[in-house]
Amino acid sequence: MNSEVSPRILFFGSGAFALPALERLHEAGYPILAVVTQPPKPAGRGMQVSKTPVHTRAESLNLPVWTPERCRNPEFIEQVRTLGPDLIVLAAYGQILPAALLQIAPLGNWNLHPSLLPKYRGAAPIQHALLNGEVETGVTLMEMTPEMDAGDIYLQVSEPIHPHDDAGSLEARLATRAGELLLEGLQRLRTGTLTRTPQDPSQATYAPLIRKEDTFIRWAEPAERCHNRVRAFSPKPGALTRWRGKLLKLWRTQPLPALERGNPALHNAAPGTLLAVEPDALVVACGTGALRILELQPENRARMSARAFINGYRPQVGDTLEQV
RNA sequence: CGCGGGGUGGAGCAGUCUGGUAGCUCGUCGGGCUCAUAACCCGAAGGUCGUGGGUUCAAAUCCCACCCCCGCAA
Repeated sequence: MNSEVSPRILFFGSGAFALPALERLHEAGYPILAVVTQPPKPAGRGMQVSKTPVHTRAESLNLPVWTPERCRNPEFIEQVRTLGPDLIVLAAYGQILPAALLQIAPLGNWNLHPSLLPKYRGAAPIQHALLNGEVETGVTLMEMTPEMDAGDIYLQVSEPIHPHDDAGSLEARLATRAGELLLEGLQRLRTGTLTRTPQDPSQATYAPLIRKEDTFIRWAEPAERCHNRVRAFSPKPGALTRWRGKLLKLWRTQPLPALERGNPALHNAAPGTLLAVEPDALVVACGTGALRILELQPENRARMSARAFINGYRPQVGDTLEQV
């Protein structure tokens, strides 16, 4: 079997976004020499050591798993060189591959990136696309270069962002698309119909790592923006606000375009003011419009419906939600 | 041994500090009111107060152990 026909692949991935790509590769019978993923680290409550989603899946597929602390470690690079893969495929790995690694595989170094490059280069493209209220995003198959997400594009597929989407639902669809795109790329490689197009650097935008403060709801912003912040950070890590001194995570909301409340005294309420307590929702004033909260989570508590929160915590109209 | 919060009828919570008949909002069931209702009124059912042990005349409440859940932080 010629390596041009069925390239021997070294797969890099850590997050859930990479799972369909790995699975499709495996199903299609491409030889996966090894799976490189972030090492298990003490994490979470009690500092339990936990493996990445890719790590766990790779083991269940009986694939060799490598977990270098740093992929730019010379010993690791030598290990890859000895392995001699034809092609490197990477998705949501979590480390930048150094130039020395990118010189090993003769067929190239592919990256699956969840955006329509050159837009949203960087670590958190899905979150930033949602935060900005985009109605469309996509997945790009591209060649890696030492510069982050700047290499030539092989294939690209767009995916609509629905009004009810959050980061979880959108990532799931994009991950599926990524798996399909990877197989198409490999198919084109085999048939010699894979072409590459340089990115237009002037069109590049960036989606940097999410900082803690990015998750703080700013009530003075328009309702749409507040809503986008909630869905960008759902199902993790959650958009934060504060109520009666305690942190509150908002999980599911709806933007209301205009203040259409029954209580005239509250028409000019300051942003963050609780305008109404409905049977199944809380309505909070934003800079413009209002936000209906449908699902939330008090500090130290499990997430719950607004109805359960209202019954147990007894929020009152006129209460204020403050910025963290 | 990372820090912290919590487990109370079906749901969400109060009560625990200062032991002494188990409470709130909602849901469920029955009845009433109404043209009607997810609204309103009346009534009812439903709880080993996470598990085990200890202290006490008496433990949801104090002490010890264990199980489970959650938040922060990584």
